[in-house]
Amino acid sequence: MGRAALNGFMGDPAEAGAAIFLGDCTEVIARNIPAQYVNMIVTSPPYADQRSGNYGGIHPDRYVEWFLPKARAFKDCLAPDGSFVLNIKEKAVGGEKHPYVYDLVLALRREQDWRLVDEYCWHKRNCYPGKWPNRFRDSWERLYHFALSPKFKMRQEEVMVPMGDWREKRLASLSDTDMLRDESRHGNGFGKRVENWVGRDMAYPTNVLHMATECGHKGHPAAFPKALPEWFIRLFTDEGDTVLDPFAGSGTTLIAAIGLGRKAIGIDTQAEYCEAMRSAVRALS
Amino acid sequence: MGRAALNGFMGDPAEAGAAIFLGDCTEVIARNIPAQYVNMIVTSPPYADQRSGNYGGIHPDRYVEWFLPKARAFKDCLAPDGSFVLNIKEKAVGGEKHPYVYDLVLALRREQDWRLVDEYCWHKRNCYPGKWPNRFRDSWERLYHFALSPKFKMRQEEVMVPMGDWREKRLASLSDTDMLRDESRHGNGFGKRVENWVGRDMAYPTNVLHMATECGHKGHPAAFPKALPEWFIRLFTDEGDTVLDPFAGSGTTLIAAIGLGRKAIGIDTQAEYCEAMRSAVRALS
DNA sequence: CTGCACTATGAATCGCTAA
DNA sequence: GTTAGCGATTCATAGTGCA
Repeated sequence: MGRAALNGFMGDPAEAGAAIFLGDCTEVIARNIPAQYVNMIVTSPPYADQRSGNYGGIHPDRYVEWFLPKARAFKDCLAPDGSFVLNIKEKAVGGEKHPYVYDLVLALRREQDWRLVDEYCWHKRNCYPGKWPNRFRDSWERLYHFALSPKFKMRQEEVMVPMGDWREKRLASLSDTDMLRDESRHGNGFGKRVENWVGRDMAYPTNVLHMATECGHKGHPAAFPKALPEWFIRLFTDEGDTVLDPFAGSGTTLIAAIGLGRKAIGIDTQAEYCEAMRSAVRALS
Repeated sequence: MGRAALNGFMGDPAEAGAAIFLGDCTEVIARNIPAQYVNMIVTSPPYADQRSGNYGGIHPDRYVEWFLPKARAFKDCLAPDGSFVLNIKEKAVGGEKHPYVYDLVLALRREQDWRLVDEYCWHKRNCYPGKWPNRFRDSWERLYHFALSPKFKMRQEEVMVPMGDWREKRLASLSDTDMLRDESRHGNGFGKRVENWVGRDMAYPTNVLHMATECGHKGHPAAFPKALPEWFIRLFTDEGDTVLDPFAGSGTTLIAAIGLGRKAIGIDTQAEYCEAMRSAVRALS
């Protein structure tokens, strides 16, 4: 392979390009994953004080100190042009949104030099029902895109979306002015040039993602929908690259990665989840 | 009135319940607005380093120190059960999203005891075009809801929306332009007035708002769509209450407030904008 | 008053070049 | 070195005018 091998990778051929480790991700990464081995990290860590039945729950006030050593390990095993996508959302405590997510992001920037490239908004079309006197249902989550350098791998063409219907009417009959670059009232060089869009039916997406949550999950309590890691994996990796989910849970990220022809590494502290992941991955082949 | 009067309020009867002040909001509030006089503050301040042609531009690194004294004044003039809605979004600097918004929110919490109740997501359906190697178009902005106490005024029924499938069916039978005209006549895409939908199934909204920015703005560089302040004014005030916009700009908030039977106070540092607001408010009566 | 065509523009960002 | 200016790139919507 010409580079350091992953300890224990491909231990089970039936696992079709997936390695699954039981344990705390900080230690597993230190022991088993060579430096700069991973092309991308996508994960949805346990949120503060949530899922206490499964993970014991991290108190919001301690979340940052709990997370930082793990992020340090992520940095060690991530390739220089790799990306780290973090799905997280704060919860309400005492009628307020707790600021631990903000504290975490600022700490990652200032203490570990992660570059905060963008904050994607995942709009959950079918969010959890409920009613409270002081707030509405929380219908969106954050997906932070961190990188280690200004130039990271990004394949924008892989996630293009159909253009709006406006173009059909508009481009069917191009007016004279549409054929010219319109520089009017923009000193900044921006001018519409509708002509550019002839023959084009796809547009680049925005940083707002509309996806429904998957209901009826058995086993793991709070997985994101498979389409979510899929989208970022296509955007930030090539085929054959390696994707890591250090809080793999039910294994959604691994399934998505393998389905897209990437290699996958999953880590979880719970033996049941590791077992479930193994079964799910095996079922793919 | 049984409470302190606003200095200079109603100076011009033609202004129909609106007071417009020229100056820095910190000073205007101290001089002209009694303590706890205002029921709600909705505003979209100049973003860091933007609009240098109009407002001089505040450097991102200095934004927090620029904003905090103003927020202190807001606190002084806001009623104990009032709300403060802040529309803001960070910008990209050197390939990263600058963290000044996070710094500001944390400072408001920790230095001034503002309660961060929720962060609404405004999804801008028609965001600015553009293509860059490292990011997609930014299609959402933040709307922070701050309060001074756990029990604030909130009228959730006023912003209920018709439930999905019925609304789509009805609008599908109208032509596209019909629908557009219908929506714009009623001012927003949310709900129009609840009375119009009696007998229909209504649902509470979520904290994600889908609204297009208004095109064809002249004069002021960055007004949010009128439907945005309208929505929050209906949610957090009653008729006859007083709404303050300390960075009033083109006066969108005032127009929205007056149209909903609220009193309005606008402050801006630019004489032109104050004049434009006066004209716009006069045109309402 | 409706339907259709056409126009204008909105809180943008990166990278290069010149000073 | 550092900064300021300008070109290039890009969609979706509201508004206006006209038949």
